[in-house]
Amino acid sequence: MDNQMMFFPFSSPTLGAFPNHHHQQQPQSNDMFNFDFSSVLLHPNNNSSSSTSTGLLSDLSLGNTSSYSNEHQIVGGQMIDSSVVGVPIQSTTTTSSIRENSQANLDNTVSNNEQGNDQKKKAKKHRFAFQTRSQVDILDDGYRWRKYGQKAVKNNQNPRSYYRCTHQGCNVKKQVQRLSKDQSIVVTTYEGMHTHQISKSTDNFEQILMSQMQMYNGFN
DNA sequence: CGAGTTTGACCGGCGC
DNA sequence: GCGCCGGTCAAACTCG
Repeated sequence: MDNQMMFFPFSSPTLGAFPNHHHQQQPQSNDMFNFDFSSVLLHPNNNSSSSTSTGLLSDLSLGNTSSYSNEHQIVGGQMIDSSVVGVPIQSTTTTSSIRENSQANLDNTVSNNEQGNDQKKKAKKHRFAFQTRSQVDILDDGYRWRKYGQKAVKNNQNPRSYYRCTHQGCNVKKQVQRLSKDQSIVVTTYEGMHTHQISKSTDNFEQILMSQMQMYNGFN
């Protein structure tokens, strides 16, 4: 069966839909897996206005999905790696779209046998996907990326863009694509782990997501 | 001039 | 084997 799809264990996987919490409960900092990403709402890099967005959970206007004019909203995240244990997120339409894409091209690894072979050593890499509501495709996560490709993918009129981290020796990649169903949602998929610090300071949540993922995988 | 983007070509995996 | 598809390469191009 599809063994490859694991999910990042967000506590409240509200893909596509937002919780209507009137109470923004601060998550316990010690329990990163109870971190409620769906409640994160940060500004893009042009915000400046206030330095609030450095905070994980800046208590901005939550629950109003229609007014995301100039903001990013994280609407879901998944770990795409069979080596990672997680809890499956109840599927929604947006979730399945990620699943399909990931199945198509992520799980080219060996199906069941532990890749003892060196012939097809397609190293299993950490992959992590999340969705954001945003008007801009490229999010400022503090890393420097160089675009190396763009492809039209099936069943989606929006092209998929391929980026590589420009830091020497770091081969982290990411893919960015908008959902065909909901043009306002951007799906960002990371592959690999950064081997360096961020290149510049940023307020953006992508950095937060990455650090969460790194902690989850025991990276520092 | 260097760094990043664009874009068609190329490649490998997969299903038929 | 062939065609489709996703991912990558690399030359040409753009931009600061």
